[in-house]
Amino acid sequence: MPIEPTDLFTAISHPTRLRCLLLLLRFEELCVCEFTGALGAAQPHVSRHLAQLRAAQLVADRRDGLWIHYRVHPGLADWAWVVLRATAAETESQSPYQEDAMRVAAQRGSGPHCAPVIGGRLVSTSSSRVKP
Amino acid sequence: MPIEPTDLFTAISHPTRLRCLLLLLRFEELCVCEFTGALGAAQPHVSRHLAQLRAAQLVADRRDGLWIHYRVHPGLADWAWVVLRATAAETESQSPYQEDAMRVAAQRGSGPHCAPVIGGRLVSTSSSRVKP
DNA sequence: ATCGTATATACGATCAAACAGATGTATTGA
DNA sequence: TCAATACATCTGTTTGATCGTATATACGAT
Repeated sequence: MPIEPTDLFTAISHPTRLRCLLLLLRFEELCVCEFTGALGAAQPHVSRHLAQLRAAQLVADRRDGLWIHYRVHPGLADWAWVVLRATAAETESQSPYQEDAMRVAAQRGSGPHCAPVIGGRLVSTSSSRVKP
Repeated sequence: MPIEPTDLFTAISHPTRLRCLLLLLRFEELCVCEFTGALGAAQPHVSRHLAQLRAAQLVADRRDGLWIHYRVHPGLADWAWVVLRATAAETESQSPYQEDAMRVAAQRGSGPHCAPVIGGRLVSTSSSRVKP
């Protein structure tokens, strides 16, 4: 069943949800800790809003070990893509959207974003490699 | 000052406001009585939501005698037009949007939409002409 | 001035969204 | 098994949106 226009607009009418979705347009796939870092928000806050995006079928999630990666739902209707792309183009140089993207890039530049630290040492996993 | 993305999406996340705005994309200009007829809603209900669209700078109004005509705000940002046009294209054959437009067309086809009736007789005004 | 009409707004009640914080669940390495 | 980590969800509370109804305002005709 295709998404209702009012449901899409309700979903992206909240700053947290819009920022998350626009980040996904730029970065393809993100895990929750990257959202929290980029937005500077508490983990339950981000998780709750991601759950709403998931319920609205706007994003899909994939578990990979400890992490859960989110991406734009592959079955998203074309017109919804048009709406999101137009919004992304408008906001890419605006605050806070631009800074959100820069924080994600910065996190990724400095090693594995949210690698688990066990006993004070970084641990390698299937998806998160530690620099030698 | 340009419209904030979340403000646009909040505005069109409500069914009444979205239906009104999509009607304005089709019909250029409409007065309040045409909205109430098309949506089958009470006048204060429509008026309240039109006031919100006005406050968000999404529509502009023009008084003409007893009537107030609404249209899409001429200064609306380009990206917002893209969003609205994509939504209009998606919904033009869907319910209830299609029926809304048909009801407006039907009203217009059958004489002056909301001409004042005084003493049981139609009264002509500057903008509303009575058929001879 | 007064009436009738179109539209706007104020009032009061209700309902849903959002929040912070605490707790629960799944996964992995030891 | 246990401990640590990432994430989800629950709980209680508060805020804000929406509603129906009543009333106010603006305008034109009498």
